[in-house]
Amino acid sequence: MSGTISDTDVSVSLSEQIERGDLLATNCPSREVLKQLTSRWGVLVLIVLEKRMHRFSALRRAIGGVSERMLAQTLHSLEADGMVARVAFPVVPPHVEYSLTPLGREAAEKVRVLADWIELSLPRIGAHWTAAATTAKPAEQPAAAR
Amino acid sequence: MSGTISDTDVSVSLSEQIERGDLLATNCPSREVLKQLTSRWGVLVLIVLEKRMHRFSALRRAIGGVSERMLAQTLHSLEADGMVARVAFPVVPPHVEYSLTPLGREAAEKVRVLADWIELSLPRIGAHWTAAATTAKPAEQPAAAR
DNA sequence: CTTGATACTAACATTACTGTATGTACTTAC
DNA sequence: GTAAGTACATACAGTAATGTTAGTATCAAG
Repeated sequence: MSGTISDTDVSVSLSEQIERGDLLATNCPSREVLKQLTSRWGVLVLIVLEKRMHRFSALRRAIGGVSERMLAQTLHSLEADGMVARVAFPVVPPHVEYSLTPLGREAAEKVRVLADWIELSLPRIGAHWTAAATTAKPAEQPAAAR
Repeated sequence: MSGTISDTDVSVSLSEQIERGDLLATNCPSREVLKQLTSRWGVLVLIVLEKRMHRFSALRRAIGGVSERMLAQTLHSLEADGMVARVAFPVVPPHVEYSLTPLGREAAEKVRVLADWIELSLPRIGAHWTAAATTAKPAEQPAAAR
């Protein structure tokens, strides 16, 4: 965990690297953001929420295979990053609505482009698997000839 | 146990979902691809290799914080997916060149757009951290009482 | 009155991921 | 002869991610 950014508010020379956000730098906060946006469920949440607002359970049903815990945790992270807005109505059976913030919508757009490309290119990508593995999981391949 | 594919969408057959690649389906191979492309080091490798071909050590130096093991593993996965091309010269000190395949170049482009956006938007995103939490994560919101 | 739905949280177990250390086989440089 | 560089593989260990189960409170439907 790198919490160096807010500990000392007096940003000095170190912030040069940090301000512009350099993913190639070891301890840049952008790595954290990237990790959350590209996390297993983060991507899917962004994509689903981009279409329209969803309630917790609806979101869970829309995304195949998420556990409640993971969904809640993912939503929390995205909320903390300002990507997701959470609105809870104080009604008797809990009613909470999740939607994207403007920031989140920008992120979702980028993420969806990648996801769309993957879905579209899956046949081409899968062609490489059949050479080595038949199922669905790319396995280790013998090293190239020496 | 939940998460069977059938409760995701009844109007589309299983094979149809898989063929076209449905990320929202639980057991779709596209999930695997997404995981590798958006893995911690996968993203960075794609971005660096998009610029030009790199040798193993050069790649390692370009990406801050990768261990040899992780880099090798990441390259292997990307190679198995047909994103990265590996060319080894049978010379005395090992000489191996890694570059992107056409497929990999397409993927790298999408990934870089996301990465660029993050780097650019980092200040805006970071603003949310300082507001709620001093460290990085906890977003305790007194959402709705009762 | 029991079940199910809602939106979670906490504790615990398990799995996946990532890093460290070490070794290989050979060469160049000191 | 010792050290360093190249491009990895393997074994082991630690950390992080994820899943499972249980539980909260309330109300509607059966």
